[in-house]
Amino acid sequence: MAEKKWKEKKEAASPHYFDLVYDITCLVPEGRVTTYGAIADYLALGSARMVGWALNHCHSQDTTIPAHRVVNRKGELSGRMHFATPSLMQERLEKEGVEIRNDIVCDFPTLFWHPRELGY
DNA sequence: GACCTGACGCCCC
DNA sequence: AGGGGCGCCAGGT
Repeated sequence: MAEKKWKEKKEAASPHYFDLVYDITCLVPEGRVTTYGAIADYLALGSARMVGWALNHCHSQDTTIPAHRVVNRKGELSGRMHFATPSLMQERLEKEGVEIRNDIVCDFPTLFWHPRELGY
């Protein structure tokens, strides 16, 4: 359904994958977080790995991307070492009111945001 | 042009 | 329940 819709869209447009990831990432509300898997699931392009790959390169496109709101499925800040400083990701999240404990987002299930909430 | 790697995630043992 | 393996797709070497 929606996945198909996205698939068509991506095949029609299919810029660079990270542009799509960039879109979703920018839509994540402040104080909320999403996961690589959720983004991959919403885009229906296949794998969460690619989302990570995309975010790895997105900073060269636009450093304003709130990539700090994207964590792995456990709520862990797995990508923090790829920021300017390893602590930057955590600092930004805390600034938005997200509590971090041991590089894990506290109460992650509650703060988790799925792109599906946009209503397609 | 083939092979390896990657900010992950699920299935299988 | 925990650990290991495979799949995913694109880019770089």
